[in-house]
Amino acid sequence: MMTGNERKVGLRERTRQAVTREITETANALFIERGYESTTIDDIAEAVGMSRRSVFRYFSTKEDLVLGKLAFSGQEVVEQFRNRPADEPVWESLREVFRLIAPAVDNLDKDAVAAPMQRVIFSTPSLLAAYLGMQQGLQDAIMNEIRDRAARRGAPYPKSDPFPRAVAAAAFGCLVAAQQTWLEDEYDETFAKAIDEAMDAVAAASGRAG
Amino acid sequence: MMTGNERKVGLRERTRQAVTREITETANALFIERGYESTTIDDIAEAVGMSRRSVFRYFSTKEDLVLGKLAFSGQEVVEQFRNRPADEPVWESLREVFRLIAPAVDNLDKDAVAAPMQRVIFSTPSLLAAYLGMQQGLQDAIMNEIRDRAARRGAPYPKSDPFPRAVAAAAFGCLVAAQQTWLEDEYDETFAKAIDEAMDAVAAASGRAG
DNA sequence: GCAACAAATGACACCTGGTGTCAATAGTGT
DNA sequence: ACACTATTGACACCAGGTGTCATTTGTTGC
Repeated sequence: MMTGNERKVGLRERTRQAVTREITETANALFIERGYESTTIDDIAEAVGMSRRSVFRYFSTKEDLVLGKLAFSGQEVVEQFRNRPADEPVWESLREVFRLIAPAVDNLDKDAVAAPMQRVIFSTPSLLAAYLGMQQGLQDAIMNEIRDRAARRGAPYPKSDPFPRAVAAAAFGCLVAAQQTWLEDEYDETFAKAIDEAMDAVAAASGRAG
Repeated sequence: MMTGNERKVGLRERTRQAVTREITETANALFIERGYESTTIDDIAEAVGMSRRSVFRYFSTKEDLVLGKLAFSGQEVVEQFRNRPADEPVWESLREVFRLIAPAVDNLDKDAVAAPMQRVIFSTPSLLAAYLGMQQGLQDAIMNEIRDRAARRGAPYPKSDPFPRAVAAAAFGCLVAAQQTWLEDEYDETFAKAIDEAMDAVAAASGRAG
């Protein structure tokens, strides 16, 4: 309420954010220009005019410089999923959640940084691995949500039922596949469309199975 | 034909293989005992009685000590897939291929090393990430096979069609999910069963979608 | 069996990502 | 203005890898 309170965001925090931004921007520019692996932290530190140690104070790992500021956050996805009606089929819930984050991706194709950075990720094995590792963590969170939701409806999955894990894994597989497709030069639809196509593809392909 | 020819596998190669085995065994024992990250290459080198440099001559990265000798090889999976009839639905082909590699996994639960090593992989973030990265490479190979197969049948996918990638991603997602399920203490079915359950789960979940 | 060649090894120096420590400095609340 | 605390640079250190070189040890032709 107190309007005088807003000035509490002191100089300290503001400079911190400013520096954080400057580092990511400088780093991303270098990554795009010379590649991730051939850009050292020293290069970045020098380019931004600070010590190596200080760069590590803002970003605890080199990967964070890339993966820390992705278009959508994991928390967001989990929360959106939790807000879905409990009686909605899981596959549809996931589709809707992915659709909600899609605009964040679509709105960055004009951005000269984010799309190229995605390319950097997918073309750098160690980064791709780290990215997939993150996804796996998210998947796990979603799996737990799927379990919770079923339990809340009074029909919990047995501990040894692979259903929640498998569905989450397949859906996130679609997400990544859609992302890669969307990045191809030939593809000129929206990211949301790519997700739909990917998830429909899986439905169609697995459909004949009993 | 010439029986005298077999001795061509000289001492050199034999010792090389012997040393390779000894290193992996020693390393894996240490990984299982003290964890992957808290075991250094120096520890391994010392335990096996050689220099750090020489360990790196047998395994170019620490990860290779774990991921180099997985139960099934990528090549194998791709070839098995290629041998499937071209008119078989892709999802079924993948299921069959996975079933073929399943026994290799099932036969190792008696092995005191391989199953614990899988646990090490799934509980060490950096290793899991590397593993997923490998999977992604395999997925890409399979995607190409899917494309080839369709092209051979005279109905190639457009370059921008996410179908092959999405289906491959979902199937491998099931594979990993099955693997994780199979590793749980509560699960006491075969790995093949876990794969079936996972793939059926996805079919069921995505079924309602248009 | 011996000389000539190639592979394997250890020792050493070096690069890169990442962490702990410490003294100096600069922002903050009173 | 003053005590308090966060931020910084400098430095030392660890672990994963790589390049190099001299030495040893299998291999091969004679």
